Amino acid sequence: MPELPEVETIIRGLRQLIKGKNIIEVIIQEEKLIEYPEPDQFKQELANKLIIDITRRGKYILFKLQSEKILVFHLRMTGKLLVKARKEDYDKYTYIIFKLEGEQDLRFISVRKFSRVYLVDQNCLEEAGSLDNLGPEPLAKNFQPEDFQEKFQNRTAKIKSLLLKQDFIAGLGNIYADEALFRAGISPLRKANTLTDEEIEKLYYAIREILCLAIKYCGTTFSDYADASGEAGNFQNKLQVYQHEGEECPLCKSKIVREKISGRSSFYCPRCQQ
DNA sequence: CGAGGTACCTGACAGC
DNA sequence: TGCTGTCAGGTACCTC
Repeated sequence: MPELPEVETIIRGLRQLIKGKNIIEVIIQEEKLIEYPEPDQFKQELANKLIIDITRRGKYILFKLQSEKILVFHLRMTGKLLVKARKEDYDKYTYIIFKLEGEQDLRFISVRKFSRVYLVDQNCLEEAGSLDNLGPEPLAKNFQPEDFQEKFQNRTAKIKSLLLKQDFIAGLGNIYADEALFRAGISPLRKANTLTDEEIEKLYYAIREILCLAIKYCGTTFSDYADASGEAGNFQNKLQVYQHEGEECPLCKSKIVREKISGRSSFYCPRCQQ
């Protein structure tokens, strides 16, 4: 479900709510969500560990602990991390509960059970899915237009498909890839190596702008997404093309088109995006 | 490398 | 009501 702006909103909330707290105990309702290590070891190694800080890399959420280990979450499609009072009832999709010092717990929720959690050594990130294999962080200061331009060499894939590849650029998903391409005026069907340097630079800024704006509005909620306190996002009202099939393009009033590109619904204006 | 398919899961919604 | 099909913010893995 969540892309970079949603994940960023979640970690900001988590930092406010539980940074500096101790994990007392882990209660596992569904072992499937623990990718590494074995559930027993996962539980043992987390008992009595202090949460030093909570950060993000791409769509991964990283808990730095007072130990050599990092607790890593990936929410995939329907995952949530909610901080709730211990006395509040669990919903039926609460699969792992991290009991914290005080009256609150961290709950790992995932309707479709696609979400994953890993407890890995700081120097051994390859145990955490593709975390070790992510492309550049689009909002990083040291990520420059030239770095982006270089990555387009010899890439013949459609630009939309490439933007979704996390080892190409980290953090974009289906919504913000479409919105960034619209802002840049580039068709999602264009082959990457046909973009001019000027177009790539335009796309670079479109990506940074759309992500910053979406973070400012605390992300996009269609149905599931919620931040660490359970609040929905506000960016769904600001989307210009995503989920706007058949509606007027905000720039030229042409009808917005929907088309499958590498298996994902893509929305674009056939007139503004060439 | 790129494209297309399948798989993982569950729920919402449209259409009959 | 209830069945069937399609869709969903993601990613891994497979084959051609």
